Amino acid sequence: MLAKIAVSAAIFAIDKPYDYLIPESMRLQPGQRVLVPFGRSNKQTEGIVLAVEQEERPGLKSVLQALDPEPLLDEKLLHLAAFMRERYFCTFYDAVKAILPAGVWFREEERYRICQPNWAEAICRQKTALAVMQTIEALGGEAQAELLRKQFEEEALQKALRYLLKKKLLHLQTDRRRAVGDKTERIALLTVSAEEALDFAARKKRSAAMQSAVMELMATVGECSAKEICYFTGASTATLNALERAGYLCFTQKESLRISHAEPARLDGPLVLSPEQSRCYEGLSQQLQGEKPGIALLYGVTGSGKTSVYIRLIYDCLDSGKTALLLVPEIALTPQLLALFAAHFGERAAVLHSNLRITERYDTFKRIRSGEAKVVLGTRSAVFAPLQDLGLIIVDEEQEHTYKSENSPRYHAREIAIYRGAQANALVLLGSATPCVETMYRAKQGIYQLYHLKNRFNRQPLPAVQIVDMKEELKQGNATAISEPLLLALRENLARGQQSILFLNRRGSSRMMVCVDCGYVPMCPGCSVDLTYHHANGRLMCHYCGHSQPLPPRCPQCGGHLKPIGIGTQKVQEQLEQLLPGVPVLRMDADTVSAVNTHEKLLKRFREEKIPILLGTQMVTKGLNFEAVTLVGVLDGDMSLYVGSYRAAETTFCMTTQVVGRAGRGNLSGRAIVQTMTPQNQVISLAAMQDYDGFYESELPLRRLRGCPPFRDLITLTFHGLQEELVWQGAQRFRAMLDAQLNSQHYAAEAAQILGPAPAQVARINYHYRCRLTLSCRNTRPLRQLLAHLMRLFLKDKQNKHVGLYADVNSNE
DNA sequence: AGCACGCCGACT
DNA sequence: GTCGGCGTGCTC
Repeated sequence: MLAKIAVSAAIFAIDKPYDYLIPESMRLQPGQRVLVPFGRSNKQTEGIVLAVEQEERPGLKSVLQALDPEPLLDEKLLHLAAFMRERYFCTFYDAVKAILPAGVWFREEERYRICQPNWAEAICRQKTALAVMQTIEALGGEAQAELLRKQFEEEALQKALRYLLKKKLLHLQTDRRRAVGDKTERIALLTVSAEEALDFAARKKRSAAMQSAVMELMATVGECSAKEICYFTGASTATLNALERAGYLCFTQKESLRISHAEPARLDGPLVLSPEQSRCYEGLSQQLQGEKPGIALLYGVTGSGKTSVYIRLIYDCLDSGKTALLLVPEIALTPQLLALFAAHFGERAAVLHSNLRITERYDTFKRIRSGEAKVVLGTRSAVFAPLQDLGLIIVDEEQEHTYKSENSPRYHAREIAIYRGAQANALVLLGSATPCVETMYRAKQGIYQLYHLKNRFNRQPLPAVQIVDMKEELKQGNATAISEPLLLALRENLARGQQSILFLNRRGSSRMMVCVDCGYVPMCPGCSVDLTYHHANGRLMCHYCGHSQPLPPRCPQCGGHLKPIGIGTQKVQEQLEQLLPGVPVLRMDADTVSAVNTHEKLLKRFREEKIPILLGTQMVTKGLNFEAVTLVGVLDGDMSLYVGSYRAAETTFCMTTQVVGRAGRGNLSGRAIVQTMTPQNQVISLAAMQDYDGFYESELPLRRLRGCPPFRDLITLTFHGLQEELVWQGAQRFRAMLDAQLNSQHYAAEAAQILGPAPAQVARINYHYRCRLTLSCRNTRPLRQLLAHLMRLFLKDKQNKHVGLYADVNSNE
């Protein structure tokens, strides 16, 4: 018997299934993790069994040990891992790691033991080695590697340890333990009949009151956790042990799961759908019950009540005995959905997102795998939730960029959802007010079923939007971030006692500094980006590599004054105080949102204390449903237009539409004001008019022209390394190889076009130079195979030794 | 000779 | 990535 195994130590260049002999006494199933010897030194390496075959073959190494008592991944998830490997240019194990929660990983614990008593004479001229040995001896001849690491400098320690191991003075032993242990609970079982137990309780009522009470309880429940018995009867563990010894009770261990619960929302009556919602729901429901449910797009303007449709569909799905998965872009932004979810599905629901502690994530994973949880709500990685019998996968706000993973494997949760949907014959429902162009294209092509919600649930018209030209404002002498029309509108809202939201298109509160005298801008020493000033700690920081330095008091070049460029939320707040004295403003950005002052708490304050103005960054754009908000102001509507991605226009359109949609969700109609430096820009005016169709019609031809999705896929190959020269040479060599292949007739169907090499969006990160080849092509299997093949060749070629390479499909950058 | 260091190449 | 093997060249 042999096992095909994906090995964790295998890098991309050598990744493939490796064959190992299964020892006679070992039972292995696909999906189980194992320990195998790998490489010349037979280093113990973790692997996962892909398949087990009857075949006998001599000369194979043997599996050392099974690490899991039963498979962690079923056949479907193993296939998904294979799909990801092929699709996202990663190793099998990278994919497996993405699928499994962090909690299942084993932590290695290295221990060094002195194995020669007269070691002192064997060491010559190695100061560190000597010191290491002395340290270990002082610890009783054995020491954890972690302890040594604290006491010695890493490089010198590694060298000394290598030397000492080679000299056979030290012995290395690696133990593996679960990083997160299973928390088990002692469960008591009655070993006698209930009558006998009651009889015992009656007899001992006087002589052993506690034992009597325990047996009385056990007679009624039969099985109970030790903790609960003690809680209800006041007995101690000693009492229970005595009963065990007497043969009346026995104990087993049972896993207890650690999961924090969301506060369920109060539901006022059954879910009522509008006629339009019902129409969409009926159609989707029918599709859900069908033979091949396929993929659907629920396209509904903001406030049209997509969530109600989701919930009804999930009920349908559960009723037919299947499970459901609902993905959202960001859990912190959807407290209302979370509460609603808990109210509707309670015990059957599980929530999965990256803010959970790993123990919780691991427990939730197990709860889902065991079939206890049948509905899962979560962010990107929840798309891997090990639900059996999937009937429905919903991807809400499917255009959001958070669904795309930024590191290997660089998957898109929407793609994974579609793959899993096809695998399980489940309905995949993409929902959005502003679908991404690819999705809408496929819906219009009839590849996805299109369902349209045209009206807002409350029948309010969409907000009236006014565009304000900030260049004009500046000419008129208004240098603040608040234009005259916006100020007027804010005043009107204040007078009416209604709330307003102001949105600054900026990440966090960070800003760049500039010298007002010479124009010098502090840059990161390791990356080709400007440093941003963080008010919270008064330092200049790089958000690519984490470099941080105190803000110099003067310009290091000319000694002039450093001032912030542009405007941050804090500055806007100051200006608002000047313009509207005494008006409370709630600021929400990276500085004011913290572990204590959570997003949720701030929003609660905004709602309950009726603070007139909420001022914030991107965080304020999503999912909020405030009845009293009737004015939304976008302070810098064009900021996101200037990111160099094929999706820049789409992102700007979606964001603006979303913010504007925050106004007038209740019984009052809303309005919005979008301030921009480029009022003639079509994307902004279309967003202002909430004209998705207009945007789609104008964007599609551009996409066709540029060879972007949906017509072609963009595969970016990023080359990186410390030596700029080598990185560029590598990219050029790769391009030459690729050119040679693509020019052959064989790849005519892919119509591939290569661009570059060009510097990456951020040309240097952490002292590593980065450049890019961009491939506009049809992303077919032969093409992916060609690319993977060339990448392997490239990474094995010693000419490219100091150059790293990875590929990304339709990257956000 | 004894050892460090760098390079090569294989990994079932 | 990681290790052993091997060549080179330095030092005792």
